[in-house]
Amino acid sequence: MTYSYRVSIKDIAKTAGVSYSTVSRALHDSPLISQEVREQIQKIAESMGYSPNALAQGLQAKRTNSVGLVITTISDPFFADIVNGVEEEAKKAGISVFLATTRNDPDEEIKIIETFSRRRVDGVIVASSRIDTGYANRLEQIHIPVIMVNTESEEGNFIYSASVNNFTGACQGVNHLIELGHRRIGYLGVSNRLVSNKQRLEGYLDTLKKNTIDVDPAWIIINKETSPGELSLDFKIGQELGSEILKTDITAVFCYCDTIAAGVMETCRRRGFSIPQQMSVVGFDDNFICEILYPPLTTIHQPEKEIGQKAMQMILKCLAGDDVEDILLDPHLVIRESTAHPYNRSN
Amino acid sequence: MTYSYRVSIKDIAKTAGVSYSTVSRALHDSPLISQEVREQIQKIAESMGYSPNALAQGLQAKRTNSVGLVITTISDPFFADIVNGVEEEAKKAGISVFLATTRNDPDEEIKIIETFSRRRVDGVIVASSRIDTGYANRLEQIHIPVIMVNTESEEGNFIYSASVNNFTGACQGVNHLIELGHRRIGYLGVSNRLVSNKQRLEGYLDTLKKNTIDVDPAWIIINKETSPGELSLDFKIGQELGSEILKTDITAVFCYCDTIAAGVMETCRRRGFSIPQQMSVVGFDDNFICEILYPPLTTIHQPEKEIGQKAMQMILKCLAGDDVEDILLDPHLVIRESTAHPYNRSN
DNA sequence: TTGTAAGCGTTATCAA
DNA sequence: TTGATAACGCTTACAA
Repeated sequence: MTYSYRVSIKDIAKTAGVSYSTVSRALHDSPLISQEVREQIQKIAESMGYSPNALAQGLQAKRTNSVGLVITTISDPFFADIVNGVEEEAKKAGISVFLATTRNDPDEEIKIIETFSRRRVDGVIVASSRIDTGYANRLEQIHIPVIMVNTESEEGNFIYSASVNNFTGACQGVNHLIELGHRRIGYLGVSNRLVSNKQRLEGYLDTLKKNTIDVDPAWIIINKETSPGELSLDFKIGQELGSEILKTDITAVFCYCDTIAAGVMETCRRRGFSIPQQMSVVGFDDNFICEILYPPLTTIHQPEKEIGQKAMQMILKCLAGDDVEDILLDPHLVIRESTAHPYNRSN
Repeated sequence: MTYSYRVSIKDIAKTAGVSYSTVSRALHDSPLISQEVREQIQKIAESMGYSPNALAQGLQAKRTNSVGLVITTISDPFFADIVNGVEEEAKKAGISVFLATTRNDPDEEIKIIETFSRRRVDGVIVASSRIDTGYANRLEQIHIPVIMVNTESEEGNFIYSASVNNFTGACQGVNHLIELGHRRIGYLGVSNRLVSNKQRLEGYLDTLKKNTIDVDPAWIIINKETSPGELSLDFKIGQELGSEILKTDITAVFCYCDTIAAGVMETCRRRGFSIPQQMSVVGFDDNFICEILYPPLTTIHQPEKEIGQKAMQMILKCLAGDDVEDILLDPHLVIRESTAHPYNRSN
């Protein structure tokens, strides 16, 4: 049968010859209604192609069963995994997710959160947030759970956070290189992920120090600042940093992330440097590209999908009124083939 | 200042000592209101932290300024680019996007679209849809624009479609190999993307035929069927198909997508087959992994982001009441270093 | 220029 | 067991 634009509960009531509160009850399997009438109405609703209006429901229930998810860019596999985890958990709980990207621009981030707020999402998950304390306070006024995943803001106690321990991750990576016998180890970082870069750099420095290795400042190379909102490609950054690092005397390099490492490897190859024989390379993230690269990349595994899931679960808990605690997950080393003893020709 | 849960237009009206329609008008810069009062009210709204309720607005306007985006999985860079394009255009137009993934399961797909329908999204974009005509009719009843991007359903005229020409893409890839001098060329396909795989296979077959090359059935390998909803990793599929193809006498292979190609290359490397010297490899998509691979992958470029943008623009046009036409974009060949003359040792 | 009131589609609280 | 009715927060005729 054909039906008019959008069938409402009133339309059903008219057809069924009952009041619309009766219809509402029937549709909700309310016990205050006769079996017979209920089935009747449900059948009619079905045949009329009724689809409840979630806006109206949300308006009245003050609950939308939706969350907002804010990421920097979808192109980075790192975020893709977070989205995956969030979406999976959301689906289980019958929650829809709004996705928006900031391109690493704090102003964009704020705008997006405002939009989510207007839409009355039940919670917000922000990955790699760069917003400052000033705005954080404003966030708090919204009175919905906000989970910061791997926050990139230096300031403030945020509402809740779920992160990976960047420091220990870097320690593991550098330790691995030291255990292999390397002494001259470089660090390749990025300037536009302030906090995580800093934490990884600290892990690097700390590990070298503990092993009584004096760091040559030339070993540490951070790409130059880009204007806010501009998101240069990590692969390209890696290529550029790679050619810088080849000017030094290092035998191994710890990279901020896998994609940077990929760029470094590409440059090494072009320059005739073989990996791992002449240069050991360690990444961070454990994206799917690690296995595609040649040689497969030794890296620090971040449980990104898990973090996404956990973040979503935290929101659910908040909504249920349960207590939630911040999460700091530990990454772990995954050894592949891009690392070896220094100048080891047998590999 | 602290304020109660959520400030409504009524609260502002009370504070301002006017009726709430006046507030509404002031907030919308209505001309039927005095400059003075307007500024007054806007100031008050601001200070009270007013954030309009998009649910209420949507309910009354019958327009939510939101769209639903359905993809198979976020982990495939192919979809990531589509999401990118959609999101970019949506943002420009002040539209929020709901994202949901199907994991290639048609039942999931239907559920998701039902959910979007309840939320009264203004439009839906579905990538790689597998739903059949039966459901397509139901979709039509919803009376909102639905754009199918690279549909994977064999049946039916859908509402609107935006696709890439898989056939000509494959022709270009295979032609390139033939021009390089290859005669024994393989095809590596997938079973769970029925339509696009079929179209690419047809392009492959057609091109060989036009060049009077008799195809040995052993050259064509499609991975075995997986259960619906199960999404095996293309890289792994590529690795497996790769070892099959090495049993044949081909000198070049055209792969369904870049990730498959990456798997093939990995297998070749393990088996001591050098690329492109002993085996030329062509991919499809032109993901960012093409440049990361060694050697960089020759492939067919799909304008995925553009398709996402176009799909979103089509929805906007529909909503504006303008005519829209289906789109079939042409892919193009991108030559990198994974292809060469057969057994060419000088490269 | 402003206020009143109806309506968007639900759910929930009353009475009946 | 059912039916009015109010309320959710907003926009917009229609009156004043």
